Amino acid sequence: MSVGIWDLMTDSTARPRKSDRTRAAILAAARTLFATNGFERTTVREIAERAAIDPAMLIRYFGSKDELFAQAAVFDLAIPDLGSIDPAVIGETLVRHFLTLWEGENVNHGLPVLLRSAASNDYAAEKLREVFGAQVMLAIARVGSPETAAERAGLIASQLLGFALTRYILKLPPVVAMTTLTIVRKLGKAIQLHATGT
Amino acid sequence: MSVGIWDLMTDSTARPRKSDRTRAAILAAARTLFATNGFERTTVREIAERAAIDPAMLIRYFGSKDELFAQAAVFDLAIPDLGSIDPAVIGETLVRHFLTLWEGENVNHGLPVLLRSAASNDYAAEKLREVFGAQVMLAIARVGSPETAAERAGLIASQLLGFALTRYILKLPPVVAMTTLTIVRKLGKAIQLHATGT
DNA sequence: CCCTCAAGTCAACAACCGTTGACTTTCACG
DNA sequence: CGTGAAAGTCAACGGTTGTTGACTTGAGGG
Repeated sequence: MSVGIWDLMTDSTARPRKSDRTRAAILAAARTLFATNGFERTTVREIAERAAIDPAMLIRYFGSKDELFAQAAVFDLAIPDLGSIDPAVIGETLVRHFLTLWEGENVNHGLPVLLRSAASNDYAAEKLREVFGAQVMLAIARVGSPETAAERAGLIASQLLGFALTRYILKLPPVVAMTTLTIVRKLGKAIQLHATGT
Repeated sequence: MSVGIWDLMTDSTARPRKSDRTRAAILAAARTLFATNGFERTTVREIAERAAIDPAMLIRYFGSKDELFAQAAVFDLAIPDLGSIDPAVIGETLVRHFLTLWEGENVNHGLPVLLRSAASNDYAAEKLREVFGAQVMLAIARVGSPETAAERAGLIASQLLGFALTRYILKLPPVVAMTTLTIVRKLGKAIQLHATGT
């Protein structure tokens, strides 16, 4: 694969290449399909068809299916600073934040992509481990005893990911039917319990 | 596919066919691999090799990979009757029960098989929906208000499956490190919260 | 003993996978 | 205009998948 002059200019002063639109289309198609069907069931040809390009272009732009997945799965949890809010509303705050992540206008978020494939794709599982191990851990370490932070972060992750699993992937009817208000209240209470410990 | 005379005799009076051992070996190998790698990443040839038989035999015995998966994924949650125990220990009772399901001597349980593939396999997802919709729902309906039973069952499922996801599939370090005693206490409290509602 | 049917073996099929290399088109710039 | 690089097209590759059909082996009952 040859490297052109424009490939080296990634700063904002670079002229927007025409291929950027194609690249973005591929990424959007990949995110949607990966999040819907998972890594193994999604084929390169399927992504290419949805992006209205040739499968060969996809490889040229991203090198391989694995690298495309890696780029489609990058995201930021952007957890709010739990140290600067009322400790009594930590649970509800976290739940509200994750709800906007899953149901906000940015549908093609990397989190659904990762969760859908994490059960059968080692890279996705490790990436999820990184994200939650680092970000949730750090956020939760700012409240309560530091030596129980890891355990509390783990419990919170289990509840948050379990809710996402049952609502967005398994689609358990009673979980799907829950309103935002109910979720914030009920789930918030459980998260609060895990966050404050004992 | 021809159906022999012995295929029609499934009652206990039937003479044990010699093929039963082969059939059991295939099922055991399939359960292990399906639970480890999921449906899509597990190949028929891989299962056959582990069971020390020919791939063609696997098809002859089970018809297809899908039917084999269906038979490898059957199981019973066997949830204890929550109506006949102290309502204050419902959470810990449920957690203890599920822990033995996941970590008991019966490693090749159908539940791990289903959970591993549920994110990318429609059949597995629907089966999990059936099991939890029916069994957890029924068990939880015996305590508290019947009209909130569905929602409470959904919340409990989200926490239990989320814990299984983070401990056995994602292997989040702090969740993996938790001792049985800790799990029963911390997770039990959360389940108890979901079960009793308010 | 021999005959029959189940049990097991082997090679191959057709379809699909990710990926590659050679080719053509497009287009900005001297 | 023409020239060179980027963008896009096309056909095919080697490998793997689930599945099939024809064949051989083995054992039990008449």
